[in-house]
Amino acid sequence: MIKRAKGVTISQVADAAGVARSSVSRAFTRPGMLLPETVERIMKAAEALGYVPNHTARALSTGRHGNVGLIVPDIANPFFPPLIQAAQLEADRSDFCIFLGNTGESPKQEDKLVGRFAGQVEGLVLASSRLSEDRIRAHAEKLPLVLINRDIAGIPRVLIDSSSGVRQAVEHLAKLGHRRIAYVSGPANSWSNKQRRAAIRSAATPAGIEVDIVAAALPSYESGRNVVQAILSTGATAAVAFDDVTAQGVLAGLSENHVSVPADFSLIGCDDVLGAVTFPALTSVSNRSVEAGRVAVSLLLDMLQSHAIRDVRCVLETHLVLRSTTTAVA
Amino acid sequence: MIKRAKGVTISQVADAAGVARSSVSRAFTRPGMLLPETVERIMKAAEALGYVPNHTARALSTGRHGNVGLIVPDIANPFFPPLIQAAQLEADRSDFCIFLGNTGESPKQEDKLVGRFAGQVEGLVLASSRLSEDRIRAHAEKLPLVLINRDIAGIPRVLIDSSSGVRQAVEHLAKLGHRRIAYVSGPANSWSNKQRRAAIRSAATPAGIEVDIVAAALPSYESGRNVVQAILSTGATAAVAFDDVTAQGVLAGLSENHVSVPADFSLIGCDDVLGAVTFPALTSVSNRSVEAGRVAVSLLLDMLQSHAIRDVRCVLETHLVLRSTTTAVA
DNA sequence: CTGTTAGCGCTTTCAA
DNA sequence: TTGAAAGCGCTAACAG
Repeated sequence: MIKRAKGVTISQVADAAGVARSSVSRAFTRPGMLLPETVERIMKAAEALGYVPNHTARALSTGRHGNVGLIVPDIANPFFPPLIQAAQLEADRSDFCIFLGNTGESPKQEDKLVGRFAGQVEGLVLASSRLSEDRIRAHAEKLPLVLINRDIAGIPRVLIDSSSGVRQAVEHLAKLGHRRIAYVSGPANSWSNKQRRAAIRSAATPAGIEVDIVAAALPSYESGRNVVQAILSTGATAAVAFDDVTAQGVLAGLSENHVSVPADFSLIGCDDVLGAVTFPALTSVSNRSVEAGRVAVSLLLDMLQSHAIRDVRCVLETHLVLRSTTTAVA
Repeated sequence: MIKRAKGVTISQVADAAGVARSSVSRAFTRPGMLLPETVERIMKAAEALGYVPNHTARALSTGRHGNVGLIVPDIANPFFPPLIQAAQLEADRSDFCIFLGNTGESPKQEDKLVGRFAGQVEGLVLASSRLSEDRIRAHAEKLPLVLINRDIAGIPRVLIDSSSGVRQAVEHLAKLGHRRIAYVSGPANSWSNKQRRAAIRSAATPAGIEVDIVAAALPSYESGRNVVQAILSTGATAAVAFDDVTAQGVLAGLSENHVSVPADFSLIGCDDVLGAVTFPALTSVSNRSVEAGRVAVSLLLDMLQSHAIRDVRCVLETHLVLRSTTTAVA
């Protein structure tokens, strides 16, 4: 059993300094309003007592609690940690704290989290939301919202435009002589997935390439490994995967099937989160998740400050990063 | 510009339902105290008005805000996401929210975060804290604290005991005929690092193995890659790395130096976070981070509930996971 | 079982 | 420049 000091309140400081409670409050929020010597006396007393302003009380009184929420589908997916980190850094710069939520790719859980967070945060960043547009709109009416990788008009959003990179990927494969490729798709509700699939299709036609869509339900290593048979049965000589993690699974599955990469099969990932750590090193579409996290939070804080909501649509371009998993067809 | 609904308060619901404010409060917190029909009437009114209890006001009044903090050194290190996820899941079960903090391996930042969180959370989990024992003790006086991978008497802690696994690793290498091995160490303030280093040393002597310590400042891919020269210059034929990420860097560095694994050199990681995704698949010491996260939060919630602090020391055992990066010396 | 009445700790008019 | 006083929205005795 341990005793824990009950918080020192503003009144105790006021008494100790021989001033009114309001003056103590002012000393901490708008010292300019007080005589420097008064401020100093108050601060001295506060210091001596170990006074720390009570965040909750302040929040109740002002309606501002200096927290923003960040909700992601899967922390364990290497796409998100850098984004989270950047978001946190940006929040920190304005003395905001971040509430992190993980939905496990479940829209239901996401809805629940948004509800749980609302009321404790001033605003929310939804990264790669799997919610329906309706739900997102509904939430946006209740509190300031910024979206990452979700394109909904009227709601501020930052989009990592993988089309540019994906297009380069397809052209690269075309140049290498591939004529039939597979796209290993991601989550159905993922905006990025739709975008990538569309980009592949639109780039493939002029390049004279056939595209087969192979569905991997979740963006995961296992998912990727499980669809290798399906990929091979399409007769494709190359594949682009929804993301690097899926691609890594595909890589493993191919190896298990004695298909060697890139000699027998070319593979390209997306998001470039694995760097050169796979073997062979994975060719991938670059990623801007750090900027995305930073910009999203910064946008959100702007909204909070200006009390207005502009229709921002911030697009971040990408490109193909060549490594060792692609080669010309035999 | 968008108008956002100002919150409906308990008073409005009370008026609408023709009861006192306290009854509304009771309907939400202890419905059992009220007549079922009263509760129903209140709920109906609340529903109609779209009433949602104000978390902040409740927190101010009760002193409990249903949040716990979790601070980790580096979200991007694959050791932590599963831990975070598990912690969040466990918190969720008791309707608690998690504040996540990332310190970037900096004690200073960690101290700052603890301060920022205190006052908004009821308790804190410090995972792999890089703080000095003094600082940790100081914080523990101010609010309920649970430690992960930090062994400080009197503060509840859950420890992943890698000694067992590391010992197996050394014995495994001994059996393969290795006589001189290197330990690629981790962060200086890391309890796990000290534990692993000690376990290696104590297991090596009876096995007739010499150990050289090679310091990698940070647990990262880059760090690992950078110390390969140092490792090779010790004349070791095998190495155990502080963690898998570091090991992966070492693997890359070895390959760049044309040292092939396991033919020319054997390598073992720790934490088993990379699964079989490296090439060759990394032999590693198993990891219990999911349990650690779950147990830590559960311990913390217990403390909050019982208002007492028992001297818990929960130890999770580990073992060696054999894959493909070790073999007998030539 | 339900209403009345104080607060929780801080901010913020309004006066002085 | 400072103090007094009225809340912010909710909970928790204490009566009845």
